Amino acid sequence: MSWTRDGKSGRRGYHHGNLREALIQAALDLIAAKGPAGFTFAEAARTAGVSAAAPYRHFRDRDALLADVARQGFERFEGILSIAWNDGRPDSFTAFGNLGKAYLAFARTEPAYYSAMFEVGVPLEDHPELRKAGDRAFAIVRAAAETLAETMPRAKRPPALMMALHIWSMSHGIASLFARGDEARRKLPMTPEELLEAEFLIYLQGLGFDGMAAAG
Amino acid sequence: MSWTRDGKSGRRGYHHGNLREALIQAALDLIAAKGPAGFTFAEAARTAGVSAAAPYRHFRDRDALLADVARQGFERFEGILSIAWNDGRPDSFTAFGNLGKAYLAFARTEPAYYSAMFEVGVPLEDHPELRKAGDRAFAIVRAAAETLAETMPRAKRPPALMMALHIWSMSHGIASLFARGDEARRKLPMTPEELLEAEFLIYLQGLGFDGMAAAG
DNA sequence: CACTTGATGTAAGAGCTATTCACATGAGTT
DNA sequence: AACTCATGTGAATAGCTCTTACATCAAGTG
Repeated sequence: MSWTRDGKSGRRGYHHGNLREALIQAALDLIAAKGPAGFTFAEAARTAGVSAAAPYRHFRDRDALLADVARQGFERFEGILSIAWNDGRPDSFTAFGNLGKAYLAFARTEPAYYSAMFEVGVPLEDHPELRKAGDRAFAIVRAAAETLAETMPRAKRPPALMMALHIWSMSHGIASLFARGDEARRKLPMTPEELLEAEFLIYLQGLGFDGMAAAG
Repeated sequence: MSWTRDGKSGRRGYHHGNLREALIQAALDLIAAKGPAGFTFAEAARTAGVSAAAPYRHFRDRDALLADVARQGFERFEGILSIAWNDGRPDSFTAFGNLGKAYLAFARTEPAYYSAMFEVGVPLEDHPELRKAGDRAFAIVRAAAETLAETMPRAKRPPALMMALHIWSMSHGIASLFARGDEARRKLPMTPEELLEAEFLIYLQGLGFDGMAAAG
């Protein structure tokens, strides 16, 4: 990949050519390497091979770059959640579990995106596209919860929005406490994945789903 | 309150008298007012009325102050969790629910402590007392889970540690997504408290607890 | 082709911050 | 009174964010 330079050595001239993308990539690398707090605008510029002032041609300020990284993260997140849900196949109960696994897998394999999305406190009100991207990702979970809820007889059917919020917060809780990067903040008797799967099963059982029978 | 100065105006002389505590208080105020990223060592010093170099007599660096704030936070947290659990009274099922409410109440009423404890990424390995304080708080939840588990017949009894981890991560998930400070990151059809209580009930039901009958 | 224009880069600087060092102060102890 | 140690000061270094004035280049236009 070469967003920063052409095949040869050095800059392709005075202009970079693809600085915006290069800065986003640099931000991801830096966050991955040194944590969300270790990222600086200046170092991203240095990584991309431009002066410290150049990034301001592409992002209003440091937060705007982070917000864009987070937005991109939510878009990818939406994508992997959507694939995991797979329109409720093979059955909505199983697919629901896959959703949780995908959530955790994302936090684990893309810690830089996950940090930008949930940890770096970018104010949502200042970046409406960010909120929208987050809402679209959540919508996948919500649609899944609706489908699953409809497999229940109407009388016992739980509110789908509530289910979605529960699933999201369970996953987020486990991801942020136990599955950040590669260093476990606390020693566990089981993997975060097993922990989350068990939590899902217990929760769904509490709602009256009994696994195999709920296929649909 | 006057950790910083004596009753009158100005400093009580060349020496501050209680700078360490004043800095911790300043950190809490600043985090509460401007978010965890808005806190600076220099401004804490200014708030306390000393030069920017003075804090280094009490804390190795900026992180050490934050770690101390977080440690104090975990100690208070342990206290309120312990009070909420109240040795399992009036019955372990009810007391367990109170634990969750107390968790959320802490995140809500002490956002500065909560930020320092969970959001500001102070590396745990560099601050063993911090980890210990966190472990002690978690131990309350774990003991509660053990007591509650013992109300079940041995055959159906769930692993208490797993229960404790589930409860902790549920609470943390809801707290960090929906109950930060006074600004809700997402509009909800119910309060975070209600959301968490419902999640607890569903989860415990999934484990086979049926509320009233589980008193003990 | 020469000339303008707009996007994108640079250099320099103001105003922050973290951190360190040599030095000042003063409270408590002999 | 003299000593000493904990605690605070001032000044210096280095790095970061963000702004401003200016430089460069690509693309279009007469």
